[in-house]
Amino acid sequence: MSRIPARVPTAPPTLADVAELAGVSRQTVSNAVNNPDLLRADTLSRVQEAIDALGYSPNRAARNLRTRASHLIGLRINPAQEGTANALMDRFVHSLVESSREAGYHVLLFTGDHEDPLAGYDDLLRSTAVDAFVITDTYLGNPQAAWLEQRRAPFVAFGRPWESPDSPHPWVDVDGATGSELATDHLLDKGHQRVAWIGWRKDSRIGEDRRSGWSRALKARGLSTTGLASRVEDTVASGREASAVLLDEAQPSAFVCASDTLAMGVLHTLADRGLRPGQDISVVGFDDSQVAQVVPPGLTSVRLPLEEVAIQVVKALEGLLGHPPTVGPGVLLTPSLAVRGTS
Amino acid sequence: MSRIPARVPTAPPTLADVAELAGVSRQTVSNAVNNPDLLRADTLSRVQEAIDALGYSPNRAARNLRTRASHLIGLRINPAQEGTANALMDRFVHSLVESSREAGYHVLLFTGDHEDPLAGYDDLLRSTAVDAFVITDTYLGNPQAAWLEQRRAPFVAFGRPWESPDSPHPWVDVDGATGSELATDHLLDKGHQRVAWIGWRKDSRIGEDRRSGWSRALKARGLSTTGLASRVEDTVASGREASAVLLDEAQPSAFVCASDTLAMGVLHTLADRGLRPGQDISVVGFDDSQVAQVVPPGLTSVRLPLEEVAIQVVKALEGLLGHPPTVGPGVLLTPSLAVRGTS
DNA sequence: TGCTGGGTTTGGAACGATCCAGACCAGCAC
DNA sequence: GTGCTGGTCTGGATCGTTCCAAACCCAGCA
Repeated sequence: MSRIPARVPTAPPTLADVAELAGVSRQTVSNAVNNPDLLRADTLSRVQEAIDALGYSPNRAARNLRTRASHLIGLRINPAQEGTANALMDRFVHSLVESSREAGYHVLLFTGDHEDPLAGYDDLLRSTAVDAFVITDTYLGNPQAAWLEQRRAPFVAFGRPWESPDSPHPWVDVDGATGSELATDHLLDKGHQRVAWIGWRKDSRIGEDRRSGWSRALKARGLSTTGLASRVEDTVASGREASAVLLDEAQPSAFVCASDTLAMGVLHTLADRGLRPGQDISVVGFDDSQVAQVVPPGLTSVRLPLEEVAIQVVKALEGLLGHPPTVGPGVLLTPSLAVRGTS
Repeated sequence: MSRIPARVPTAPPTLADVAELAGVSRQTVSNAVNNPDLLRADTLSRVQEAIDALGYSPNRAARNLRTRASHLIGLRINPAQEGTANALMDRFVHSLVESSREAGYHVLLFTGDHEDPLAGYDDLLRSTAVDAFVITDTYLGNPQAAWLEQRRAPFVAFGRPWESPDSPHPWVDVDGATGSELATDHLLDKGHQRVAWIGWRKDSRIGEDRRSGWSRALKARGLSTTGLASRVEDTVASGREASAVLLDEAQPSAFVCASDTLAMGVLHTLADRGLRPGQDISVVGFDDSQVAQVVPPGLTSVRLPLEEVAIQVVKALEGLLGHPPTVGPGVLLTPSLAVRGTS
């Protein structure tokens, strides 16, 4: 009995179609695709020809059902924050998709709200829609991490488990302290003596980490940090106000900021006062967002190696989903400094 | 025979588990999930209880296999372009994911390169990994659209089929001409008489569309466009050069640009010459990127209703994937103007 | 009482792949 | 010739769901 061609334009060929054309069993075709070295050379090439002739690709749903895997990785994206410069997800997501593809995975997006960080995860997990998750917003005190760990769901975090350092899950992060140290050293090398810091509120572990690099750099040269630091919300307005206050009270000649958003706030203040960024006052941001790249005269910024982060994340995922699962230690990558006109 | 609890932490419950607990057949549980109105009220509630008790969610792979659908929508993302302000994808992607979820779909990302715009589509289609695509870069002369149409693959385009206006596929787009007309009128209302245009090269249909709004606005007030337009690459450097030339040769008091990237180029020129944006010279961009929102003193920009675009795209998808498939006409949405400091 | 018909419920088959155990078939040693 | 081995290949069972046709149940009516 031959397959009846359906009315649909092209009913995709199945394993059985290929098998019939090549004159072998279904299983042999399956092996040709998944374990080619099990076949005799001539059989393999015959099957390959049939595959090519029919344009066969294994049906994902059937394969997923049988192997109890979806070859999908879930990534929750947050609403784009208006009025900030935090577009680094774009770069990271692209790299993640790219690395995942090379490892045979696709990335599935879902959304969540800040109120219920767990929304979405549960559903995807129970319906076996994804094999694993990549979680990115560990700064929220990552309830997801704890929850996923408890559910024994495989996941990799972009961001250290700040709250529970010996948490067993794999993670990849960028060394923020070294980043701001790079930035501060760069300014000190240029001859600046009074380098101010504008960072996030004290309850942000990432913020405190980045801040520590700034103070480390100053102290290494015997300079004081007193009165030169400000901790605010991550908004342009906050950066603007904080820099205005610092300029009045501490007379810094340069600013290092915990984000490009804050750095843009500084540029606002400079514009308000007719000060020229890079000439009168230097500014360094953090994240190397598109904003940093295009704003006049170019915002010097700490650049995160997001491509490498994605590669390491996928590597950790492969370990996690491998047989047997293996979990390596956390990976800490080093950022670089993109020097532009403001410094 | 009861299911042997596996060693895996939580083998997800199946339809059969629920059926056994509720004392009904598998099919009845299936109906409870998919066609609740077929069941008698008391049966339904009994099944519901069992579902809740076990925390049952239908296995996606099995459902996909049987229904020949994946409930996934493919979206190809391009590498983030460094040095431009084109981050509008962030906003669009988020809205798309959100709208899709409400319609019961998830978004699957894949990458492609500019050389081979079709790479990726074929594979996903043949392996029935996605039900449909959303294509976004119709400005490339959309070979994907033609190819997908020929393969009879369902897809919706964000962007008009410029090259083949009576192409039968559904599309959603934003009226660029109206956008730049809004921008130009805004400047004319402010008293500007010489409003220059910096747009893309003539072979860009989108660029010409946006440009037409500018010239329409000028002509409506009896103003000449001669010598006031420049067409260049979409880079900051090009915008910078073009604005410098225009300032020297045509003495405009305001610029309307086809993108925020170009507008940032204008801001560079103004900074070079010590001119204050918004006071000495006005500038309006296009896309309302994050850059526009945070750059001092705030870049006035044409804002695309991306949330609404996403909603309409998903609506069109639902029609396409419905039984029977229905395809509505193209949808053209109207942008708005986000007024900030530069105008 | 028996038949009809609509509302409910059911069991078997199917979707298309992979797992598993066994069959087949040289080649080789005894 | 028999038995064993290892490399190839095969057929049946299975993953968890939905489709399909048929069975069931009970009220209504002749």
